[in-house]
Amino acid sequence: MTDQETPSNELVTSVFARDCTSRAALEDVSTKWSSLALLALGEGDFRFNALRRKVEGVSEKMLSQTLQTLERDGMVTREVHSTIPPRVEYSLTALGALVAENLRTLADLLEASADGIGASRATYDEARATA
Amino acid sequence: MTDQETPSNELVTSVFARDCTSRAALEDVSTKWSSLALLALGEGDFRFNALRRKVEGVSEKMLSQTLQTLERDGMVTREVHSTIPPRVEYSLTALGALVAENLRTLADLLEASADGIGASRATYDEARATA
DNA sequence: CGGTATCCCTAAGGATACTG
DNA sequence: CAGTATCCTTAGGGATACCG
Repeated sequence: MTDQETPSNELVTSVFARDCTSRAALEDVSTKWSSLALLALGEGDFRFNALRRKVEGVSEKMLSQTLQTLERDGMVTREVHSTIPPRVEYSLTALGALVAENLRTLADLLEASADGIGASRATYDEARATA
Repeated sequence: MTDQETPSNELVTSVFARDCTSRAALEDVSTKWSSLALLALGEGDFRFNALRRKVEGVSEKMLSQTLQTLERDGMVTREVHSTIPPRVEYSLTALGALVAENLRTLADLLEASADGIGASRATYDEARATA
């Protein structure tokens, strides 16, 4: 193997690069359900079904899958209490908290801009309809 | 001041709500390609094919589709110069710039955490393989 | 309760070809 | 150059059923 392609320069870690860890992580984080899961956990710890109720519309399957991915990336911690009935708590790691904080800012911005976005969409759609 | 925070029912614009504009906008923004497109445009204006080269791996179809969605949401401006050959410049609106700034912070965080994330994944995968 | 496993269908998305 | 149109394959994701 030639080590020509990957120099010890780790700074080449650009999200624009196809096989980059950060790009993969960005995709994991910016999935339909993962962003909402992180946002929810940013407000506190949650048990599985509580989280499911919080994130409206998510199926068991997708929530489970999403949480596994986030746990794998080291953003979410899964804590199992072997009681009856079972109790599983999900919380954010330090990294997860930072990401969640960022997403919160983004969500706030979008919530505040909701009216403007709606207006923009209406204008755009009307311009296309009036062909 | 005297008034409390968000007493109005209008402010129930939560991203967690199923049919919320902000949730839809969050999904539009956090798509695989849209985040990268916004990130790229955060570095300056781009023509279609230049943008396509910048965002590695995106197809013509997806880039076109992504840009249309972002334009519709009022985050991207499309400027057509009717010359030969055609010249189309894409740039960010004020809102788009704010979103892009936020995504930049997130991307920086993930790029800086890439090693840790990789390590976390390795640990997670090994724990599952070692049954 | 907190999942996993399965089925199944839709929509995301890549490749290619063609147009202004 | 800057797309749109078409085709076709994959994977996202919902519903249901069942296990620890």
